[in-house]
Amino acid sequence: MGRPNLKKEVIEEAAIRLFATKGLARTVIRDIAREAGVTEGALYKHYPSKDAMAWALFQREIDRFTAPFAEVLAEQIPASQRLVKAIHYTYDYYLQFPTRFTFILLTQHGFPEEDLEAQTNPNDVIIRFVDELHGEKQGDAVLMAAMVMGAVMQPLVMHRYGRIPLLTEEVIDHVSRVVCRMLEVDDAH
Amino acid sequence: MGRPNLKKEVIEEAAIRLFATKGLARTVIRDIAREAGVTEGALYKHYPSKDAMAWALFQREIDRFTAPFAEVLAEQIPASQRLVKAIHYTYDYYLQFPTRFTFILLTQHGFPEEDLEAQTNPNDVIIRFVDELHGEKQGDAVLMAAMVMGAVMQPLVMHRYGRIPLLTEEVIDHVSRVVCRMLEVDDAH
DNA sequence: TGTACATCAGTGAACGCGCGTTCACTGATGTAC
DNA sequence: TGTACATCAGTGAACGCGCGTTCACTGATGTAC
Repeated sequence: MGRPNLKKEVIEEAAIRLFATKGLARTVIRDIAREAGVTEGALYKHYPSKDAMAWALFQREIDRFTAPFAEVLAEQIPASQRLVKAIHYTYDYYLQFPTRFTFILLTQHGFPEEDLEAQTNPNDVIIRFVDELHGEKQGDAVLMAAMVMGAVMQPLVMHRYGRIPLLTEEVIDHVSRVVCRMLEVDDAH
Repeated sequence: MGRPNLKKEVIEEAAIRLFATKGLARTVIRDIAREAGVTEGALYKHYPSKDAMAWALFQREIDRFTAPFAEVLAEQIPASQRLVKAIHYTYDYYLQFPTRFTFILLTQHGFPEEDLEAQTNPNDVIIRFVDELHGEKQGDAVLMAAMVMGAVMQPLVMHRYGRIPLLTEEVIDHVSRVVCRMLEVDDAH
């Protein structure tokens, strides 16, 4: 083997897959190495430790999701359309990259002390949107943002557990309508 | 020491406190023993393993919360009042037993394979309520229940992270009003 | 009531293995001339 | 272009410690008579 990082991507994908399936704590280096078809030492050519790798991957994956999400919510179209579009984007992302998304969902409470940049934190993106929408005082915007976040994400958690078998277009529209109602926004139908 | 289980409760409280603070995986037996003021062996007089203890405590704590919650949602008063009352009960429970509640919130995704009884699963309780409320077809009830669940719980998660500093009566009323709007129920004001 | 015995919650120390991490090494690729 | 050397991703095996668990024991309490 020479200079090109042939295996880095393979290791990262194996790690994300296992973290999403078994959780961070129950995934061991040996699992990742076996799944990626490398030896355990290979991992340490790219990251100084298991936790550092998990944290780096988490930041990367949450950024990958959040950047386009923030763009949608900043478009020059009516707020109701932005909202519906952002929810569609979220569910489409989940359906297209279920492992990546599940990794984010499962890992988000795994780093007790660390903190994300405000730009890449979907919470803050939603807070800014709600704030612009209602011009409410800060406390209420944070509260509403949390409620919207929960209402949009919880169905995906339930889908992971098999409680919601299908995520059809109809389901996504239903979620969009309910969220519009929460925020007292005329939905775009 | 003789027959009475002098330390069992102390151990359980220490375990819940640590699980709620550091999470299940990052809490080790030695921590629990030190916090409870016993030796490590003492734990195994009451539970066969760490995981068995965590699972038993989780079941007990979720049942303690859910039993009264289910009762409120089954009272012989209008649905809107039941809903508002259940949300108040939830937030009051969190404020009164923050450690127990946080333990439930943090631990709920820690048992990948195991499953709760339907009676003690707050999800199912809410599904039944939504079903009675709208008489919707099953799929929609599960979806709406998930959204309500998320909308109610996420603010508590954000409170834990310090994003929502205060949970005043005003905040709880706000949450109640938004949830009533989600479910298209006239709120009781 | 007092005595002898059984019980068992909790002790204290050890065990062993699963885990994250380390390290001397290899050999394919990139670079200088 | 060919040759000599440097680089460094990946190997393979070992290490050591942190962890969950075990176990012979102690001694306070409960029970039988």
